[in-house]
Amino acid sequence: MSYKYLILGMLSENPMSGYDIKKVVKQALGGITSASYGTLYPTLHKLLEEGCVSMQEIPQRTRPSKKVYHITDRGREELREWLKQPASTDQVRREFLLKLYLAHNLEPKDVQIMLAMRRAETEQTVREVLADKARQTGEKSWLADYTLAMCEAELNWLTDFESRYKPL
Amino acid sequence: MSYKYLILGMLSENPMSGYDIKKVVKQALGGITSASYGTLYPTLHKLLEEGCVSMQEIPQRTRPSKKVYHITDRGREELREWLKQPASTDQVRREFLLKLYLAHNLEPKDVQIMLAMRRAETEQTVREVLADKARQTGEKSWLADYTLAMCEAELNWLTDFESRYKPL
DNA sequence: GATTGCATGTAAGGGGTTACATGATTTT
DNA sequence: AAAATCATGTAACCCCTTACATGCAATC
Repeated sequence: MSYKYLILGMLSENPMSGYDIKKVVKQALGGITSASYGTLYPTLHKLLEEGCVSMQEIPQRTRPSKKVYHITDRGREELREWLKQPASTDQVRREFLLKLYLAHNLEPKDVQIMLAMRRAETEQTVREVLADKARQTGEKSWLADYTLAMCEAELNWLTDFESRYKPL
Repeated sequence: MSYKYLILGMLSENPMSGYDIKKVVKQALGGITSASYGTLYPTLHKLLEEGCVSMQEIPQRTRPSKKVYHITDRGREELREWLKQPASTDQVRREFLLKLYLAHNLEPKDVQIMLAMRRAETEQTVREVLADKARQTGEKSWLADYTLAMCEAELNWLTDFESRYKPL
């Protein structure tokens, strides 16, 4: 995904510390990506060297200094260039589908369990996303809508699959 | 994804060489996973050590010996145990969604291009999957159906998104 | 004559996570 | 009294891809 641009993207909205970036990413983009400190901090250091961000250290009595990063003109330019490039193809790993593909090694009972669990998980996701959406009151719900569309499509597919599988 | 089980899974259907596994995976599971030689061969060696597979070397005049791997009882047992465990959560990275989220850094024109490209790619996928499905004459089309369901859901979502975006 | 297919493998590197280290403050 | 929040960072590791090395045969 190139975390470089994820970080620049976050900083294009607001100056933030590494700690902040993680929170914001989780809250706003939790469904599509994540950012761990092990990647975040080293990448910020690299961006500083490259001149894509500037840093302002704010001392605090009780805690480590807060380092607030600002995107620079250079960083904005690089971000824009990247955004214009065609997006790389989706990388999707659904272990569930692999297991279903190999289901002939299991007893029918276990396959039923697998399908039921998948359904329950997907329904759970729908509930969570709906709750999130309600909390955000309107604006920028398109990401939530995307997830919901995928979940609904999968639930329909599951129904279809089950009706074909049961008779076997 | 743990390639160990992908390989065991493939061998649970037929004895195969590493070379064969790659082909079969690409053909049957191309949409959900892949297997590169750099992972395949070392993993096969490890599985052999662990006693999960056995190997039969078949000399050939013109080429390197073909090494045909068979799954053992031990391997079958481990595969079954793994299959019974709950599938790990989907890992999905859609760079497209991240770029769309950061689209406020682009001119509207470039956003339109992004959306149009995504639509074209998704439609292309639909065409390819339909062609594949036609070739396979019936059986085991559920995986293709899954992909198609996701693509259709996305195309609908795209239409929705575009109609909301255009007025802005 | 160049590309594709068959068939094995290794080495280097990329990209990331997890767990750890530190430590006060606020909430439960 | 325990856990979560704030806040930085490093080190070890995992998993995987890419590119390379080898080399003949068949196809275009």
